Amino acid sequence: MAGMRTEERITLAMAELLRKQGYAATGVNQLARAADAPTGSIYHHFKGGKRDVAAAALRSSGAAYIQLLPLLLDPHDDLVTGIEAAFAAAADDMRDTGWANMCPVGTVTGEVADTEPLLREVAGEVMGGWVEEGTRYLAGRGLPEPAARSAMYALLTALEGAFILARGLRSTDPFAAAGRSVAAYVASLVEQAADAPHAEAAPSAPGTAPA
Amino acid sequence: MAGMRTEERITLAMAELLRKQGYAATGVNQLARAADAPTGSIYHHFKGGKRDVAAAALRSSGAAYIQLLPLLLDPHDDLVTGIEAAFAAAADDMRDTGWANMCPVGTVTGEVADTEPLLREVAGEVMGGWVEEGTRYLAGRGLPEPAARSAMYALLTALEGAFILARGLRSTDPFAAAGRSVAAYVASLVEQAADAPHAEAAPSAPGTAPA
DNA sequence: CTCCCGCTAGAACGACCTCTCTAGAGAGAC
DNA sequence: GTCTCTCTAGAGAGGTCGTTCTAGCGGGAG
Repeated sequence: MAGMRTEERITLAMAELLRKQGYAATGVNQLARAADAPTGSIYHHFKGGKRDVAAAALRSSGAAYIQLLPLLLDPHDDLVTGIEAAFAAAADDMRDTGWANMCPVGTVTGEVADTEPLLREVAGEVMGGWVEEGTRYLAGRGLPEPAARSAMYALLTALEGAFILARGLRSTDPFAAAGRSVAAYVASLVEQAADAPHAEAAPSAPGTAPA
Repeated sequence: MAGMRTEERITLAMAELLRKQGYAATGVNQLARAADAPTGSIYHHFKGGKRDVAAAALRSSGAAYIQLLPLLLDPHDDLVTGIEAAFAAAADDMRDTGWANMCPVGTVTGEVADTEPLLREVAGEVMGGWVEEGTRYLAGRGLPEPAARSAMYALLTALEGAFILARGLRSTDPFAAAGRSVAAYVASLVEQAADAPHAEAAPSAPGTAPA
Protein backbone atom coordinates (compact mmCIF):
# COMPACT_ATOMS: atom_id res chain seq x y z
CA MET A 1 0.00 0.00 0.00
CA ALA A 2 3.05 2.23 0.27
CA GLY A 3 3.40 3.40 -3.32
CA MET A 4 -0.13 4.64 -3.80
CA ARG A 5 -1.94 7.91 -3.68
CA THR A 6 -3.70 8.42 -0.39
CA GLU A 7 -7.16 8.45 -1.92
CA GLU A 8 -6.49 5.13 -3.57
CA ARG A 9 -5.12 3.63 -0.37
CA ILE A 10 -8.27 4.67 1.48
CA THR A 11 -10.56 3.20 -1.18
CA LEU A 12 -8.70 -0.10 -1.25
CA ALA A 13 -8.55 -0.40 2.52
CA MET A 14 -12.29 0.27 2.71
CA ALA A 15 -12.99 -2.41 0.11
CA GLU A 16 -11.04 -4.94 2.14
CA LEU A 17 -12.75 -4.00 5.38
CA LEU A 18 -16.17 -4.16 3.73
CA ARG A 19 -15.43 -7.67 2.51
CA LYS A 20 -14.38 -8.86 5.92
CA GLN A 21 -16.77 -7.12 8.29
CA GLY A 22 -19.31 -5.11 6.35
CA TYR A 23 -20.22 -1.45 6.45
CA ALA A 24 -21.69 -0.79 9.88
CA ALA A 25 -18.92 -2.55 11.77
CA THR A 26 -16.20 -0.64 9.95
CA GLY A 27 -15.19 2.49 11.81
CA VAL A 28 -13.55 5.53 10.28
CA ASN A 29 -10.70 5.28 12.77
CA GLN A 30 -10.14 1.66 11.84
CA LEU A 31 -10.17 2.66 8.19
CA ALA A 32 -7.63 5.40 8.86
CA ARG A 33 -5.34 2.91 10.57
CA ALA A 34 -5.72 0.35 7.77
CA ALA A 35 -5.04 2.94 5.06
CA ASP A 36 -2.21 4.53 7.05
CA ALA A 37 -3.84 7.93 6.72
CA PRO A 38 -5.07 10.38 9.33
CA THR A 39 -8.78 10.88 9.87
CA GLY A 40 -8.60 14.37 8.39
CA SER A 41 -7.31 13.08 5.07
CA ILE A 42 -10.29 10.79 4.70
CA TYR A 43 -12.69 13.69 5.05
CA HIS A 44 -10.53 15.83 2.78
CA HIS A 45 -10.71 13.32 -0.09
CA PHE A 46 -14.25 12.15 0.59
CA LYS A 47 -16.50 15.04 1.58
CA GLY A 48 -19.36 12.64 2.22
CA GLY A 49 -17.42 10.81 4.92
CA LYS A 50 -17.63 7.09 5.52
CA ARG A 51 -20.59 6.64 3.18
CA ASP A 52 -18.70 8.29 0.36
CA VAL A 53 -15.63 6.08 0.84
CA ALA A 54 -17.83 2.98 0.82
CA ALA A 55 -19.46 4.07 -2.45
CA ALA A 56 -16.06 4.54 -4.08
CA ALA A 57 -14.92 1.16 -2.76
CA LEU A 58 -17.99 -0.57 -4.17
CA ARG A 59 -17.52 1.01 -7.60
CA SER A 60 -13.86 0.14 -7.78
CA SER A 61 -14.34 -3.42 -6.54
CA GLY A 62 -17.23 -3.90 -8.92
CA ALA A 63 -15.13 -2.87 -11.88
CA ALA A 64 -12.34 -5.18 -10.79
CA TYR A 65 -14.62 -8.17 -10.28
CA ILE A 66 -16.26 -8.11 -13.69
CA GLN A 67 -12.87 -8.18 -15.37
CA LEU A 68 -12.45 -11.68 -13.96
CA LEU A 69 -15.25 -13.00 -16.17
CA PRO A 70 -13.37 -12.95 -19.51
CA LEU A 71 -10.12 -13.62 -17.67
CA LEU A 72 -11.44 -16.90 -16.30
CA LEU A 73 -13.62 -17.97 -19.23
CA ASP A 74 -11.52 -17.01 -22.28
CA PRO A 75 -9.00 -19.84 -21.76
CA HIS A 76 -11.76 -22.43 -22.10
CA ASP A 77 -13.02 -23.23 -25.59
CA ASP A 78 -16.08 -24.80 -24.06
CA LEU A 79 -18.18 -22.29 -22.15
CA VAL A 80 -19.79 -24.93 -19.94
CA THR A 81 -16.60 -26.44 -18.61
CA GLY A 82 -15.17 -22.93 -18.31
CA ILE A 83 -17.95 -21.96 -15.92
CA GLU A 84 -17.36 -24.97 -13.72
CA ALA A 85 -13.65 -24.17 -13.66
CA ALA A 86 -14.38 -20.54 -12.73
CA PHE A 87 -16.45 -21.61 -9.73
CA ALA A 88 -13.72 -24.01 -8.70
CA ALA A 89 -11.19 -21.18 -8.90
CA ALA A 90 -13.38 -18.95 -6.77
CA ALA A 91 -13.74 -21.75 -4.23
CA ASP A 92 -9.99 -22.28 -4.03
CA ASP A 93 -9.36 -18.59 -3.59
CA MET A 94 -11.87 -18.37 -0.81
CA ARG A 95 -10.53 -21.38 1.06
CA ASP A 96 -6.97 -20.14 0.70
CA THR A 97 -7.83 -16.73 2.12
CA GLY A 98 -9.50 -18.16 5.19
CA TRP A 99 -13.11 -17.81 3.95
CA ALA A 100 -12.83 -14.04 4.05
CA ASN A 101 -12.67 -13.01 0.41
CA MET A 102 -16.33 -12.47 -0.21
CA CYS A 103 -17.41 -9.88 -2.72
CA PRO A 104 -17.95 -6.57 -0.85
CA VAL A 105 -20.88 -5.63 -3.08
CA GLY A 106 -22.81 -8.66 -1.90
CA THR A 107 -21.94 -8.15 1.75
CA VAL A 108 -22.91 -4.50 1.77
CA THR A 109 -26.08 -4.97 -0.24
CA GLY A 110 -27.44 -7.48 2.23
CA GLU A 111 -26.55 -5.26 5.13
CA VAL A 112 -27.56 -1.73 4.20
CA ALA A 113 -30.03 -1.95 1.32
CA ASP A 114 -32.82 -0.55 3.45
CA THR A 115 -30.91 1.92 5.58
CA GLU A 116 -28.41 3.56 3.20
CA PRO A 117 -30.16 4.62 -0.01
CA LEU A 118 -26.97 5.90 -1.63
CA LEU A 119 -25.09 2.66 -1.10
CA ARG A 120 -28.08 0.62 -2.25
CA GLU A 121 -28.15 2.67 -5.44
CA VAL A 122 -24.43 2.30 -6.04
CA ALA A 123 -24.64 -1.44 -5.44
CA GLY A 124 -27.52 -1.61 -7.90
CA GLU A 125 -25.52 0.27 -10.52
CA VAL A 126 -22.55 -2.02 -10.05
CA MET A 127 -24.70 -5.15 -10.30
CA GLY A 128 -26.50 -3.73 -13.31
CA GLY A 129 -23.12 -3.16 -14.95
CA TRP A 130 -22.16 -6.77 -14.24
CA VAL A 131 -25.31 -8.01 -15.92
CA GLU A 132 -24.80 -5.80 -18.98
CA GLU A 133 -21.14 -6.60 -19.47
CA GLY A 134 -21.66 -10.28 -18.72
CA THR A 135 -24.57 -10.49 -21.14
CA ARG A 136 -22.44 -8.94 -23.88
CA TYR A 137 -19.64 -11.37 -23.16
CA LEU A 138 -21.87 -14.43 -23.18
CA ALA A 139 -23.57 -13.21 -26.35
CA GLY A 140 -20.11 -13.02 -27.88
CA ARG A 141 -19.63 -16.63 -26.86
CA GLY A 142 -22.65 -17.65 -28.88
CA LEU A 143 -25.65 -17.37 -26.58
CA PRO A 144 -28.61 -15.47 -28.08
CA GLU A 145 -29.47 -12.26 -26.23
CA PRO A 146 -32.27 -13.22 -23.83
CA ALA A 147 -30.58 -16.49 -22.92
CA ALA A 148 -27.28 -14.73 -22.31
CA ARG A 149 -28.93 -12.36 -19.86
CA SER A 150 -30.64 -15.18 -17.99
CA ALA A 151 -27.38 -17.08 -17.83
CA MET A 152 -25.58 -14.06 -16.41
CA TYR A 153 -28.26 -13.55 -13.75
CA ALA A 154 -28.02 -17.21 -12.83
CA LEU A 155 -24.25 -17.07 -12.68
CA LEU A 156 -24.22 -14.01 -10.43
CA THR A 157 -26.88 -15.26 -8.04
CA ALA A 158 -25.17 -18.63 -7.72
CA LEU A 159 -21.82 -16.98 -7.15
CA GLU A 160 -23.01 -14.55 -4.47
CA GLY A 161 -24.97 -17.29 -2.78
CA ALA A 162 -21.99 -19.62 -2.86
CA PHE A 163 -19.89 -16.98 -1.13
CA ILE A 164 -22.38 -16.82 1.71
CA LEU A 165 -22.91 -20.55 2.13
CA ALA A 166 -19.19 -21.27 1.89
CA ARG A 167 -18.46 -18.61 4.46
CA GLY A 168 -20.97 -19.99 6.92
CA LEU A 169 -20.19 -23.65 6.37
CA ARG A 170 -16.45 -23.22 5.82
CA SER A 171 -16.68 -25.60 2.91
CA THR A 172 -16.17 -25.42 -0.83
CA ASP A 173 -19.11 -27.76 -1.46
CA PRO A 174 -21.52 -24.89 -2.20
CA PHE A 175 -19.20 -23.63 -4.94
CA ALA A 176 -18.98 -27.08 -6.51
CA ALA A 177 -22.74 -27.52 -6.56
CA ALA A 178 -23.36 -23.96 -7.73
CA GLY A 179 -20.84 -24.40 -10.54
CA ARG A 180 -22.42 -27.65 -11.70
CA SER A 181 -25.87 -26.06 -11.52
CA VAL A 182 -25.01 -23.00 -13.58
CA ALA A 183 -23.08 -25.18 -16.02
CA ALA A 184 -26.13 -27.40 -16.48
CA TYR A 185 -28.32 -24.36 -17.09
CA VAL A 186 -25.95 -22.83 -19.62
CA ALA A 187 -25.63 -26.20 -21.34
CA SER A 188 -29.40 -26.33 -21.73
CA LEU A 189 -29.41 -22.79 -23.14
CA VAL A 190 -26.62 -23.61 -25.58
CA GLU A 191 -28.55 -26.67 -26.71
CA GLN A 192 -31.72 -24.64 -27.25
CA ALA A 193 -29.76 -22.07 -29.26
CA ALA A 194 -28.30 -24.84 -31.41
CA ASP A 195 -31.73 -26.39 -32.01
CA ALA A 196 -33.21 -23.07 -33.13
CA PRO A 197 -30.35 -20.93 -34.50
CA HIS A 198 -32.56 -18.24 -36.00
CA ALA A 199 -31.47 -15.75 -33.33
CA GLU A 200 -29.44 -12.66 -34.15
CA ALA A 201 -26.42 -12.97 -31.88
CA ALA A 202 -24.53 -16.08 -32.98
CA PRO A 203 -21.44 -14.92 -34.86
CA SER A 204 -19.59 -18.17 -34.18
CA ALA A 205 -20.50 -21.73 -33.25
CA PRO A 206 -22.22 -21.97 -29.84
CA GLY A 207 -19.90 -22.63 -26.92
CA THR A 208 -16.82 -21.41 -28.78
CA ALA A 209 -14.50 -18.51 -27.98
CA PRO A 210 -15.11 -15.31 -29.99
CA ALA A 211 -12.83 -14.40 -32.89
CA MET B 1 -46.43 -8.83 19.24
CA ALA B 2 -48.64 -8.16 22.23
CA GLY B 3 -49.65 -11.70 23.17
CA MET B 4 -46.18 -13.20 23.36
CA ARG B 5 -43.69 -13.98 26.04
CA THR B 6 -41.06 -11.30 26.34
CA GLU B 7 -38.22 -13.62 25.37
CA GLU B 8 -40.07 -14.56 22.21
CA ARG B 9 -40.84 -10.95 21.36
CA ILE B 10 -37.16 -10.08 21.69
CA THR B 11 -36.07 -12.96 19.47
CA LEU B 12 -38.58 -12.11 16.78
CA ALA B 13 -37.82 -8.43 16.84
CA MET B 14 -34.12 -9.21 16.52
CA ALA B 15 -34.77 -11.48 13.54
CA GLU B 16 -36.65 -8.73 11.78
CA LEU B 17 -33.96 -6.15 12.49
CA LEU B 18 -31.25 -8.53 11.32
CA ARG B 19 -33.07 -9.01 8.04
CA LYS B 20 -33.43 -5.31 7.43
CA GLN B 21 -30.17 -3.83 8.66
CA GLY B 22 -27.82 -6.58 9.77
CA TYR B 23 -26.10 -7.24 13.07
CA ALA B 24 -23.66 -4.39 13.60
CA ALA B 25 -26.16 -1.66 12.78
CA THR B 26 -28.75 -3.04 15.21
CA GLY B 27 -28.45 -1.51 18.67
CA VAL B 28 -29.71 -3.01 21.88
CA ASN B 29 -31.78 0.09 22.57
CA GLN B 30 -33.38 -0.13 19.15
CA LEU B 31 -34.09 -3.79 19.80
CA ALA B 32 -35.67 -2.95 23.15
CA ARG B 33 -37.92 -0.40 21.49
CA ALA B 34 -38.91 -2.81 18.71
CA ALA B 35 -39.68 -5.62 21.15
CA ASP B 36 -41.40 -3.26 23.58
CA ALA B 37 -39.18 -4.46 26.39
CA PRO B 38 -36.73 -2.59 28.63
CA THR B 39 -33.01 -3.03 28.21
CA GLY B 40 -32.77 -4.88 31.49
CA SER B 41 -35.16 -7.58 30.32
CA ILE B 42 -33.01 -8.31 27.31
CA TYR B 43 -29.99 -8.93 29.52
CA HIS B 44 -32.10 -10.92 31.93
CA HIS B 45 -33.29 -13.36 29.27
CA PHE B 46 -30.07 -13.39 27.27
CA LYS B 47 -27.04 -13.37 29.54
CA GLY B 48 -24.74 -13.08 26.52
CA GLY B 49 -26.28 -9.78 25.48
CA LYS B 50 -26.78 -8.73 21.90
CA ARG B 51 -24.72 -11.60 20.50
CA ASP B 52 -26.85 -14.10 22.37
CA VAL B 53 -30.11 -12.62 21.08
CA ALA B 54 -28.78 -12.72 17.53
CA ALA B 55 -27.85 -16.38 17.89
CA ALA B 56 -31.37 -17.22 19.09
CA ALA B 57 -32.88 -15.22 16.25
CA LEU B 58 -30.78 -17.05 13.68
CA ARG B 59 -31.73 -20.45 15.05
CA SER B 60 -35.42 -19.65 15.17
CA SER B 61 -35.48 -18.07 11.70
CA GLY B 62 -33.50 -20.96 10.31
CA ALA B 63 -35.99 -23.47 11.65
CA ALA B 64 -38.88 -21.44 10.23
CA TYR B 65 -37.30 -21.08 6.81
CA ILE B 66 -36.62 -24.75 6.16
CA GLN B 67 -40.26 -25.55 6.84
CA LEU B 68 -41.10 -23.62 3.70
CA LEU B 69 -39.37 -26.22 1.54
CA PRO B 70 -41.99 -28.99 1.83
CA LEU B 71 -44.72 -26.37 2.16
CA LEU B 72 -43.86 -24.91 -1.24
CA LEU B 73 -42.85 -28.09 -3.05
CA ASP B 74 -45.39 -30.66 -1.81
CA PRO B 75 -48.29 -29.20 -3.85
CA HIS B 76 -46.39 -29.81 -7.08
CA ASP B 77 -46.29 -33.34 -8.44
CA ASP B 78 -43.40 -32.39 -10.65
CA LEU B 79 -40.37 -31.40 -8.63
CA VAL B 80 -38.87 -29.28 -11.42
CA THR B 81 -41.87 -27.03 -11.95
CA GLY B 82 -42.31 -26.88 -8.18
CA ILE B 83 -38.86 -25.39 -7.78
CA GLU B 84 -39.55 -22.70 -10.36
CA ALA B 85 -42.82 -21.90 -8.61
CA ALA B 86 -41.06 -21.67 -5.26
CA PHE B 87 -38.58 -19.14 -6.60
CA ALA B 88 -41.44 -17.16 -8.11
CA ALA B 89 -43.20 -17.16 -4.74
CA ALA B 90 -40.05 -15.92 -3.00
CA ALA B 91 -39.72 -13.17 -5.60
CA ASP B 92 -43.31 -12.03 -5.13
CA ASP B 93 -42.92 -11.97 -1.37
CA MET B 94 -39.79 -9.90 -1.59
CA ARG B 95 -41.25 -7.37 -4.00
CA ASP B 96 -44.39 -7.07 -1.90
CA THR B 97 -42.41 -6.39 1.26
CA GLY B 98 -40.36 -3.61 -0.30
CA TRP B 99 -37.25 -5.72 -1.01
CA ALA B 100 -36.59 -6.07 2.70
CA ASN B 101 -37.47 -9.67 3.44
CA MET B 102 -34.09 -11.20 2.95
CA CYS B 103 -33.10 -14.21 5.00
CA PRO B 104 -31.33 -13.01 8.18
CA VAL B 105 -28.97 -15.97 8.14
CA GLY B 106 -27.55 -14.87 4.80
CA THR B 107 -27.29 -11.22 5.80
CA VAL B 108 -25.53 -11.93 9.07
CA THR B 109 -23.19 -14.54 7.63
CA GLY B 110 -21.86 -12.13 5.05
CA GLU B 111 -21.42 -9.46 7.64
CA VAL B 112 -19.88 -11.07 10.69
CA ALA B 113 -18.39 -14.40 9.61
CA ASP B 114 -14.90 -13.19 10.40
CA THR B 115 -15.56 -11.04 13.44
CA GLU B 116 -18.13 -12.97 15.50
CA PRO B 117 -17.08 -16.61 15.81
CA LEU B 118 -20.19 -17.62 17.76
CA LEU B 119 -22.56 -16.22 15.17
CA ARG B 120 -20.54 -17.73 12.33
CA GLU B 121 -20.82 -21.08 14.05
CA VAL B 122 -24.55 -20.76 14.62
CA ALA B 123 -25.08 -19.71 11.01
CA GLY B 124 -23.05 -22.73 9.91
CA GLU B 125 -25.18 -25.03 12.05
CA VAL B 126 -28.38 -23.56 10.64
CA MET B 127 -27.17 -23.87 7.06
CA GLY B 128 -25.92 -27.40 7.72
CA GLY B 129 -29.37 -28.25 9.03
CA TRP B 130 -30.96 -26.85 5.89
CA VAL B 131 -28.73 -29.03 3.72
CA GLU B 132 -29.48 -32.16 5.76
CA GLU B 133 -33.24 -31.65 5.90
CA GLY B 134 -33.40 -30.56 2.29
CA THR B 135 -31.35 -33.52 1.14
CA ARG B 136 -33.70 -35.88 2.98
CA TYR B 137 -36.71 -34.20 1.42
CA LEU B 138 -35.34 -34.31 -2.10
CA ALA B 139 -34.30 -37.94 -1.61
CA GLY B 140 -37.91 -38.61 -0.65
CA ARG B 141 -38.91 -37.01 -3.91
CA GLY B 142 -36.84 -39.55 -5.83
CA LEU B 143 -33.37 -38.08 -6.17
CA PRO B 144 -30.55 -40.47 -5.22
CA GLU B 145 -28.52 -39.31 -2.21
CA PRO B 146 -25.48 -37.54 -3.69
CA ALA B 147 -27.60 -35.82 -6.34
CA ALA B 148 -30.12 -34.71 -3.73
CA ARG B 149 -27.38 -33.05 -1.69
CA SER B 150 -25.94 -31.28 -4.72
CA ALA B 151 -29.40 -30.10 -5.69
CA MET B 152 -30.00 -28.72 -2.20
CA TYR B 153 -26.70 -26.87 -2.20
CA ALA B 154 -27.52 -25.43 -5.61
CA LEU B 155 -30.98 -24.41 -4.46
CA LEU B 156 -29.72 -22.66 -1.35
CA THR B 157 -26.87 -20.81 -3.07
CA ALA B 158 -29.19 -19.64 -5.85
CA LEU B 159 -31.79 -18.52 -3.33
CA GLU B 160 -29.42 -16.58 -1.10
CA GLY B 161 -27.77 -15.01 -4.13
CA ALA B 162 -31.13 -14.08 -5.62
CA PHE B 163 -32.05 -12.28 -2.39
CA ILE B 164 -28.91 -10.15 -2.66
CA LEU B 165 -29.19 -9.37 -6.36
CA ALA B 166 -32.90 -8.62 -6.11
CA ARG B 167 -32.29 -6.35 -3.17
CA GLY B 168 -29.63 -4.37 -4.95
CA LEU B 169 -31.35 -4.21 -8.31
CA ARG B 170 -34.90 -3.93 -6.97
CA SER B 171 -36.00 -6.46 -9.52
CA THR B 172 -37.41 -9.97 -9.50
CA ASP B 173 -35.37 -10.94 -12.57
CA PRO B 174 -32.62 -12.60 -10.50
CA PHE B 175 -35.23 -14.87 -8.90
CA ALA B 176 -36.64 -15.85 -12.27
CA ALA B 177 -33.24 -16.71 -13.69
CA ALA B 178 -32.13 -18.48 -10.51
CA GLY B 179 -35.32 -20.54 -10.48
CA ARG B 180 -34.90 -21.57 -14.11
CA SER B 181 -31.27 -22.41 -13.47
CA VAL B 182 -31.88 -24.63 -10.45
CA ALA B 183 -34.82 -26.24 -12.22
CA ALA B 184 -32.61 -27.09 -15.20
CA TYR B 185 -30.01 -28.59 -12.90
CA VAL B 186 -32.53 -30.68 -10.99
CA ALA B 187 -34.07 -31.80 -14.28
CA SER B 188 -30.68 -33.04 -15.42
CA LEU B 189 -30.21 -34.89 -12.11
CA VAL B 190 -33.65 -36.47 -12.36
CA GLU B 191 -32.84 -37.60 -15.89
CA GLN B 192 -29.55 -39.14 -14.78
CA ALA B 193 -31.32 -40.96 -11.96
CA ALA B 194 -33.91 -42.30 -14.41
CA ASP B 195 -31.21 -43.48 -16.82
CA ALA B 196 -29.35 -45.37 -14.08
CA PRO B 197 -31.89 -46.27 -11.38
CA HIS B 198 -29.54 -48.60 -9.49
CA ALA B 199 -29.30 -46.12 -6.61
CA GLU B 200 -30.70 -46.88 -3.17
CA ALA B 201 -33.05 -43.98 -2.53
CA ALA B 202 -35.84 -44.17 -5.10
CA PRO B 203 -38.94 -45.38 -3.27
CA SER B 204 -41.27 -43.89 -5.89
CA ALA B 205 -41.03 -42.69 -9.47
CA PRO B 206 -38.60 -39.77 -9.92
CA GLY B 207 -40.14 -36.32 -9.70
CA THR B 208 -43.20 -37.56 -7.83
CA ALA B 209 -44.45 -36.65 -4.38
CA PRO B 210 -43.71 -39.20 -1.64
CA ALA B 211 -46.46 -41.52 -0.41
C1' DC C 1 13.08 34.55 -0.76
C1' DT C 2 7.56 34.79 0.06
C1' DC C 3 3.04 33.44 -0.90
C1' DC C 4 -0.26 30.00 -1.65
C1' DC C 5 -2.72 25.87 -1.32
C1' DG C 6 -3.40 20.89 -1.36
C1' DC C 7 -2.91 17.84 2.03
C1' DT C 8 -1.55 15.86 6.54
C1' DA C 9 -2.21 15.44 11.33
C1' DG C 10 -4.75 14.47 15.35
C1' DA C 11 -7.28 16.69 19.26
C1' DA C 12 -11.92 17.55 20.56
C1' DC C 13 -17.16 17.15 20.46
C1' DG C 14 -21.62 15.46 21.03
C1' DA C 15 -24.16 11.43 20.18
C1' DC C 16 -24.82 6.83 20.70
C1' DC C 17 -22.99 2.27 21.91
C1' DT C 18 -23.13 -2.16 25.04
C1' DC C 19 -23.63 -3.51 29.33
C1' DT C 20 -24.32 -3.07 34.59
C1' DC C 21 -26.71 -1.77 38.41
C1' DT C 22 -30.30 -0.75 41.81
C1' DA C 23 -35.12 -0.48 42.76
C1' DG C 24 -39.48 -2.24 42.70
C1' DA C 25 -43.75 -4.50 40.60
C1' DG C 26 -46.37 -8.70 40.66
C1' DA C 27 -47.54 -13.59 41.16
C1' DG C 28 -47.49 -17.70 43.91
C1' DA C 29 -46.49 -20.41 48.50
C1' DC C 30 -47.72 -20.71 53.01
C1' DG D 1 -51.26 -11.17 55.67
C1' DT D 2 -45.72 -11.93 54.51
C1' DC D 3 -41.91 -13.97 52.27
C1' DT D 4 -39.68 -15.13 47.92
C1' DC D 5 -38.29 -14.95 43.44
C1' DT D 6 -38.78 -13.88 38.59
C1' DC D 7 -38.97 -10.29 35.70
C1' DT D 8 -39.60 -5.29 34.59
C1' DA D 9 -37.83 -0.75 34.50
C1' DG D 10 -34.64 2.69 33.23
C1' DA D 11 -30.74 5.57 34.81
C1' DG D 12 -25.89 5.59 34.48
C1' DA D 13 -20.92 4.15 33.45
C1' DG D 14 -17.38 3.80 30.35
C1' DG D 15 -16.18 3.61 25.80
C1' DT D 16 -16.42 4.22 20.70
C1' DC D 17 -18.78 6.28 16.98
C1' DG D 18 -18.77 9.76 12.78
C1' DT D 19 -17.58 14.19 12.11
C1' DT D 20 -15.49 18.87 12.60
C1' DC D 21 -11.95 21.85 13.62
C1' DT D 22 -7.57 24.21 13.88
C1' DA D 23 -2.67 23.98 13.07
C1' DG D 24 1.02 23.23 10.25
C1' DC D 25 3.93 20.75 6.64
C1' DG D 26 5.89 20.92 1.95
C1' DG D 27 6.44 21.92 -2.80
C1' DG D 28 5.48 24.91 -6.96
C1' DA D 29 4.71 30.02 -8.73
C1' DG D 30 6.18 34.53 -8.80
